[in-house]
Amino acid sequence: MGTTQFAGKASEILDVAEARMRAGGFDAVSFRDIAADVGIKSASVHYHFPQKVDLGEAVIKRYRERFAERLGAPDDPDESVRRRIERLCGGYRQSTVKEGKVCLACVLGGEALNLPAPLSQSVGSYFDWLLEWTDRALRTSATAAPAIPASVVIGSLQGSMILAVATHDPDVFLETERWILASL
Amino acid sequence: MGTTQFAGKASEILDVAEARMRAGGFDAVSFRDIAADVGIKSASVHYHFPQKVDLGEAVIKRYRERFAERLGAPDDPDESVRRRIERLCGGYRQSTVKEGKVCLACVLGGEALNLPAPLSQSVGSYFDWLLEWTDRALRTSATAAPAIPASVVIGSLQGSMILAVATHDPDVFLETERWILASL
DNA sequence: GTCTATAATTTGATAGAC
DNA sequence: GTCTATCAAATTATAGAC
Repeated sequence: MGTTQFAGKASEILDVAEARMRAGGFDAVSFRDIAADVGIKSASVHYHFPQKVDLGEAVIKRYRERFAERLGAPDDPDESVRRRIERLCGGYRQSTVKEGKVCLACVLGGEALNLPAPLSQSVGSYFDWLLEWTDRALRTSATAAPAIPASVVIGSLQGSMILAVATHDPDVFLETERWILASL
Repeated sequence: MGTTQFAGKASEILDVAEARMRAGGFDAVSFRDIAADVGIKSASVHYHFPQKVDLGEAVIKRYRERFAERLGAPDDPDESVRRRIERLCGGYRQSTVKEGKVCLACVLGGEALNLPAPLSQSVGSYFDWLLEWTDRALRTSATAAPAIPASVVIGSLQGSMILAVATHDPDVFLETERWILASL
């Protein structure tokens, strides 16, 4: 099973922190708001995550683990490229269409230059990993070059999420998703 | 010439406000920081832009006007589709490669759900306009369907900017740009 | 237009009781 | 683990002198 590093209240804290971060970025979450959402006091949030950077790192780490679990192996020879990319798109589709929010990496990536150094680095290495996964997922063999570069697949998904959420038009994302799958 | 609504100190204020917003979003700019950059006091910034929302709206409005001026007409029959899209890409390339920052709409779009209502609406209508421009720019005739949807072109450019800045790797953007131009 | 001074609020964070 | 109480700093914003 997935790495369950946090349970109980700590897990609830991460839930509401992630939700607020996805809506407005790192600066948009405050210890008091989180505490109110969870039903405790801000000092109790500090007990679980002493510094705000600790909270941010935990949110990113859990997000990455969950996404990695969802994506699975990028190089199973018994699976089609299409099937892999459908799984990738599915995660973003849920974010955008069902939850009406962009993904975590999207927001944090946009403000990466202004994040505390450890968070900025976590976001960067997450993207490195995601691009690597996608590059492998797009290949039918270890040598064949992908029909579309990984940067275009991930970039268009991320960018379309922003467009869809900001314009309140999920179709902008769905059109991109259809187009990616049709181009494989 | 372009609508020059602000000059002198007001213009300088918009310059530093825009630069800080692009690095960290709307919450990342403070009246004191802006004042320090410009060389005045925070109360003087309030003289030019009474509320922070006023400042935000002015930044977005000027950004949109400048970008519109750069893009020009999307339907000049004497111009090739490629030429138009090269102009579009050029703006983002300068942001990403030369300035090392994502574009303004990119950051504000990501945190749109948490912005003051007028700003959220400005960002949304900017994207509507940009998608419309791109859709027209991609067509050789009024009836012909574009080879790539506008949402994919804008989405992949925006998303690649985030990836490139967050991973400190401009090539991620440049690869997307090359691919877009090759797919026209 | 710019300044000093200051109000009102929010924020991250800590000390110490229970 | 959670609480009360509190602090220091930062933030938006205003009043009024120059």
